[in-house]
Amino acid sequence: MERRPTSFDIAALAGVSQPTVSRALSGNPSVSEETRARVLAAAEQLNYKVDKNASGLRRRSSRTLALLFFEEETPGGALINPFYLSLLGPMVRSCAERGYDLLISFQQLSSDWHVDYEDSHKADGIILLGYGDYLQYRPKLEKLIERGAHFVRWGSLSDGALGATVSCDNEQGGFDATSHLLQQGRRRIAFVGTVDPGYPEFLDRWKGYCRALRAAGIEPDERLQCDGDAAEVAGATAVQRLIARDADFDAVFAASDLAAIGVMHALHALGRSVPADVSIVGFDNIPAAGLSSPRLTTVSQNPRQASEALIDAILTLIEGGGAKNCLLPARLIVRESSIVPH
Amino acid sequence: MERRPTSFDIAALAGVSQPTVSRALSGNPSVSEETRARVLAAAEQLNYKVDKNASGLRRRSSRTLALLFFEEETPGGALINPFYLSLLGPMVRSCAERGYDLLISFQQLSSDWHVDYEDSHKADGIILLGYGDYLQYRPKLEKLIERGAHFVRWGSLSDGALGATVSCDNEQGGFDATSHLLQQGRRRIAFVGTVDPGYPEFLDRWKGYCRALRAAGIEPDERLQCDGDAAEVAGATAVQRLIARDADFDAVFAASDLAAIGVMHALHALGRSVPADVSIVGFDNIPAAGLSSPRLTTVSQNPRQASEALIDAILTLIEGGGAKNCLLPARLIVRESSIVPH
DNA sequence: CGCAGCCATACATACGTATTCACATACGTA
DNA sequence: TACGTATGTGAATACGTATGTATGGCTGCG
Repeated sequence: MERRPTSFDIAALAGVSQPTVSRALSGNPSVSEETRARVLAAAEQLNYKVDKNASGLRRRSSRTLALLFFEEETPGGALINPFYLSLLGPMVRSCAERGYDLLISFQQLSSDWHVDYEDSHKADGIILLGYGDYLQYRPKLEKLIERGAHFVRWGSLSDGALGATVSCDNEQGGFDATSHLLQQGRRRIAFVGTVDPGYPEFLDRWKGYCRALRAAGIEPDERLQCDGDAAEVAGATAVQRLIARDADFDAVFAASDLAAIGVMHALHALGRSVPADVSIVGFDNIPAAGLSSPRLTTVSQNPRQASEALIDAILTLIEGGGAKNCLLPARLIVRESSIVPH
Repeated sequence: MERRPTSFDIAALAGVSQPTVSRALSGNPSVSEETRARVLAAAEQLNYKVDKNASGLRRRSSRTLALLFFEEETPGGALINPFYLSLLGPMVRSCAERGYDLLISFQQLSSDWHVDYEDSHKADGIILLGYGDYLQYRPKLEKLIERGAHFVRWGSLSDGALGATVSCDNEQGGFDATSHLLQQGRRRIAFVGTVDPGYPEFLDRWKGYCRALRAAGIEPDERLQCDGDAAEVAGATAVQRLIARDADFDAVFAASDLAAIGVMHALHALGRSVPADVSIVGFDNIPAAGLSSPRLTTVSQNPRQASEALIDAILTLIEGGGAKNCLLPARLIVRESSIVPH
């Protein structure tokens, strides 16, 4: 039950002063190699670890980043967006490589988090992963900026891009997905996903869809456009609506994998075969996409790349560098659900 | 760019001394209500937030918990176990409710993390979520205990239960899953999953499987037992092996959902129908289980309950209470993959 | 030989809070 | 009036580190 050792204990054991211990451990070049070795040995021997609180207090930084998920009000506590979840692993690793710790937190859109983390020196910067209506949380971003907080967010660049933003090229992804379906000979391609400006990422995917169609000489047909969110039921609803409209579709580009899987289930129940009768492409490459049958063709936002970009951006910001936005490529992953059999 | 306010600034504004500010904000009863109100108003006005570093340094605690995933060595950085991922949301919420922050970290089994978090006062306690061979990380737990670290782990209780352990009743889950298959009239039930003692949770599920069979007067058949890990390919491999052995099975209890989904794919490729020809039950209730077709019957470990139990346990430990183990119930979720059509 | 210049280390201090102790005031009792 | 007690606040200090400044020993050059 003895007290944890401090830098003074190490100093005494190594026969130097406390400041020298601090310098030796932090790699300060003004300490000789021979002394440094002695200090390191002493630290090792006593199981010494720098006290992060004291260190942070002195340096006025915590070498910690806060990862903040925020979401619309939900009663039971909703699931985290699968893409954000896939960001988690790479993010933790990126942080660790750079000597930062990662704090994670959830916030309701309505709550008053603002810059608490930074104000309390609990974190040096914030990474925001928000879902839900962008228009609703936009005011929060404005407040962050006003208070001079260091933050980076994942989101769309085409919505005014408040604060440093890292984004995936959703428009290109939508274009590639649709082009792929066209290459498969499909002509009546439905779009499932909202075009609500509160969800600019979906809107971008839709724009890419339209561009691809027009590039092939096809004018987007309103009857093939089905509003819906990113849930599985949105897919089922969309199929019902398409059938009710007698829309005559031979492919579906769903702006989310969950919706795409919902579409597949609904078509299966109706006895229409995927991909023989209808080709499907999703978006996000969630784990379930690789496990569905048929396996889902989808557009992948590379989680490792995304994590790196977010961490790079926030660290640049913390070090006083300018905030530059970043647009990452989306990649089409062709699996079974879209391939028309000969 | 002005400096952040300190408790001295608040003190000056409220016309009291710094210690009074500290007392007022921490709810110390020795400060009068009238003074407290003045202090709170001043703090509000200046956007004051207690500096966590200074506070932590003084109190020698951080009001932070570390969530530590550790895993076998993998080259690219493997995915996090889906069940652990589902724990994340509820865990963050539980922490927040109790006024704690949550730090997350990954560690390779080989790395030397020990009690770094606690030694450096970065966290007051550690929650360990480990996967991979238990025998490999057991020595790490011993070292933690030896160093007097506060930690709780998720794992099996039937393996010696080193340290405070929260667990799901895997044996009962295996029993329920198998009983359900027996109720469906199945008699030749295969088991997919390892019985390696390094994976005691799988072993427990297998024991439950055996108990259910024997309760129905059936002696477990070795030819129906297929070793394999929790990956999707393990399911495919198992099916191949069963066929090669001519094992004549009409149901599969897979000790993980991923393996169960692998089994379904393999059977589908062989033209055998699920659930008409073969009934399937998985374990874990990962998101993809509810999305497969047919939707997978599985055994669920309640993530919210598990999170609460883990947080309760670690906080009890931190407050000096004794460490008691905790066994949570598993619940069978009946979906489509197991139901024999009439 | 003396002085400028450099290197390695020590001294002193500040970071912002929480807590121990002392103190002043007000009140009730003898 | 004198005294004990309860109550609310202030003064002083410690937590463990990082860093600006000072110091001592050394080399090299005139």
